Amino acid sequence: MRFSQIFGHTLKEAPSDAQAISHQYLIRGGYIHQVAAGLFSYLPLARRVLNKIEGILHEEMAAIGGQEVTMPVVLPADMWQESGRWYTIGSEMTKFHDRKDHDMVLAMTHEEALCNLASKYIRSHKELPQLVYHIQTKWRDDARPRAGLIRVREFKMKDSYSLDTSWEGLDKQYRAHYQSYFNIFNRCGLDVLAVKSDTGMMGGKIAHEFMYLTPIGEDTIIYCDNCGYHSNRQVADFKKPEAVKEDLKELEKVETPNSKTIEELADFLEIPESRTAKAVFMVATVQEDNETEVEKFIIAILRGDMNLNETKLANAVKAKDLRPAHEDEIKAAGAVPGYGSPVGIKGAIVVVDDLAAESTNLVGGANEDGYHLLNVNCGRDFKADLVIDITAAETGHRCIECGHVLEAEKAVEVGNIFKLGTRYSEAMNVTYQDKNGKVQPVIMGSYGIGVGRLLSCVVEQHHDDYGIKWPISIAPFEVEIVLLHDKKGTEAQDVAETLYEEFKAAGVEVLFDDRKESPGFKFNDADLVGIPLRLTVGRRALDKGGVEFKLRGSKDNEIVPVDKAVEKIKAEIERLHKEIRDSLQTVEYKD
RNA sequence: CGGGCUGUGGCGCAGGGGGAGCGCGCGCCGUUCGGGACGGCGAGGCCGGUGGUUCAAAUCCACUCAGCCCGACCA
Repeated sequence: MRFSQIFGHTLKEAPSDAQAISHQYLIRGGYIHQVAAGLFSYLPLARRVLNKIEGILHEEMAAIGGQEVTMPVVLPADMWQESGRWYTIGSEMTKFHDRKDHDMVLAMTHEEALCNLASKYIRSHKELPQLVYHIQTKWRDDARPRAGLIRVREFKMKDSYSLDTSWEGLDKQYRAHYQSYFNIFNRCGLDVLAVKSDTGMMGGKIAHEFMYLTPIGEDTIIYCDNCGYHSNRQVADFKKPEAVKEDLKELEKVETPNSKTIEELADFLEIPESRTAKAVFMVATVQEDNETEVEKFIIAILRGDMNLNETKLANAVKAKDLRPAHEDEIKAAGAVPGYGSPVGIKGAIVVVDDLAAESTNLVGGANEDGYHLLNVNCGRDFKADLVIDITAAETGHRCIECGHVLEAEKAVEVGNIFKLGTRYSEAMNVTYQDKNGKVQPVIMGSYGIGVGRLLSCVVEQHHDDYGIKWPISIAPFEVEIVLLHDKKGTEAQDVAETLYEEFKAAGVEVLFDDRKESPGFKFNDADLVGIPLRLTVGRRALDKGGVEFKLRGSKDNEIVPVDKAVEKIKAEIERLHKEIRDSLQTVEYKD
């Protein structure tokens, strides 16, 4: 490709909208164009990168037995009604009517489509196991697109679906994906971490997320430096401190003016925060059946020095939605904000964290302005509907595995794998006949990778102050020829043209900067666009007997004779590929 | 959906009741040519939109739309 003919051009300055480095470089490099919030056009350069990534996805899927299909982006509503997600997913899902006034859905993901397909074609245990996948557009009307391609509304995703007759079969495919995903990300040059995660809207049993650690991420990983434990904060476990257990003392009301927060209360009473109980008032939306959902008032009780993990609480009460209660709702329940506790409150679901439930003689609210109760004890003074871990793991807590101090770091989720089990197959009748002729639900898994998000994360990981530094595996071109105008004659021009033809003939992906621009301009663009290998053809190098070879990001360069240039570049391409191949490792599966 | 910020040529920005400007980029001509060269000529904007105030609005007011950041949410 001649640089002069590329559709799109580089920019000296990024639009002020672009904050994330990947967003800035992708726009400045002429890779992407923003159409609206969370909607992007991919220009030819980016398209080439996407093609490379998709190529890797195809190879790795094939390696674990995946068969490619394509399912529609527009889906009829009835299959989403069958799965129930029609009713449980909110405005993130776009629904519309076709001309016949049928309810339609823009697919956010394709479990329903796949189940519908599988229910038609899977009949017998002899046809299982299966692994099918596609790379398809998804639409999620996200409330807050951000950071360029990191969080968008329309995006392409590789999603695969495994179909098995046994849990062992599912486990095998799940583990195959676990390894495959490391291969995929590492082949793209991205360092990732697999962490245990919440199953969220997907439902199902076990899930892992593949995380790229970066401060611009919006997930938080809790990890242990000592033993390697890591988990999404949403589901992170930690070793709770020993509960203080004393003989139960008598309940006593004390005046505690201006002590609405745990900190103020602990200060006022001169006790540690760990001797208090924190009441968090929440409202959960719970699905009664497909048609009705009800709001339930929840009082969550934690030890005063701990914070609520809303995901854990939502899962504990099977909430579709969970939000903090409004002040009037708290009052209506008979509690007093700042002085609240479940003591004497009726009609609320009381969820007590195990640590708070075991602790004795805590200080809790009296549900009276300016008063607290000493020696509150779970079970005696209030009844717990549920005792379960609902505390958020935080920096400084102890590792559940080894007791070492936990750390936290931000991350972007670039992939996920879910053991769905029979959650969809039962709802959508994806069944087969087993050896005994008995009808059984298929046991499923689903496995996703956001292609554009992966691309932008690679830019986050591979760049410097001048631009992108593509790994050879996904670079839009392998080598860039930079032609510097030679006023004394046409030799440079001729050499560059010849090399360009030779590279094309040799099957090397070459970008030829043939533009009539000054050297500095071209070098800066080369750095920005980020092609891994660079050949500079100019008077200076020709006088030294060849053309100048340089790796993107390296300061060193060497003169290569013109007739050795193709050979040299091919060797360098192979060397870079080998570097990536050699870095691939078998990873240990962690539950 | 809450809080904050921003909308003026392709990009970056200034101006802030009476002329629509600057830098970069873009077109043509000439010079230049190893890290974003220079001169000359030129194209390009109903100042996000609507309504209002005013003799007069890019500028003041109201409403509205869009984008970005933080939060809620989410792959």
